Amino acid sequence: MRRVETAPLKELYELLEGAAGWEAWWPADSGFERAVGAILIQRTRWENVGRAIALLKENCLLTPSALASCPPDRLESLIRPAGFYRQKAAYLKALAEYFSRSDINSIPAARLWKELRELPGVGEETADVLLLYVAGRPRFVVDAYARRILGCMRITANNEELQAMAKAAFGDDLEDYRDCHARIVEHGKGYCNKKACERCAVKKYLA
DNA sequence: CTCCAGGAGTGTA
DNA sequence: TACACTCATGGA
Repeated sequence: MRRVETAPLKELYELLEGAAGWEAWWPADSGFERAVGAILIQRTRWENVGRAIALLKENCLLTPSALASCPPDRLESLIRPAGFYRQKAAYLKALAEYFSRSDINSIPAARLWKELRELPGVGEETADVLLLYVAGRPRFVVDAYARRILGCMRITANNEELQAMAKAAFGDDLEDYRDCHARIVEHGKGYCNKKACERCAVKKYLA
């Protein structure tokens, strides 16, 4: 018989026992580099994203202004190893322009999320990631892994409700939010992939 | 050879 | 709301 939970996300977070911590999980030299990574990582392995980012870095393009003024075809060739290079190049241009004209640190979280969502290539998950890892706002990242593991926990909640649950679990502790997402992703890759769910950490939660 | 990775956008029923 | 399809590279 399991006890009544006031903060199930907190319990999940602790069940997932963090390995390295979010900074090792997502190394970067700057916030904008993370923003670029958030776009490039879509449907792509991190190893391939790393090459693209290294090329951008070698060409001094990891600033909003530099990237915004980079010729599209040149940008496409540089990020090619990350796949989907045509659309991602367009996404990065839009992202760079937005970062050039906006001070993301002075925009309220709700409005910032909305503005990011209006950018091409920024869906709900990427908007969550940008808020949490680039703008430094408390935000629970709702990705496919999170949906799956929450489903295993019998938690059905929309994005907005999950934000409230995360607030109850983590308060305003950025590190916890960031680590939590990192843990969910790593756990999802290792155990919650299609047929290996017998080893899922959620079994402990349900027990 | 096949499969798919730290998605998003569009179109269809 | 629920899928199907496309975008594209690279590693297992």
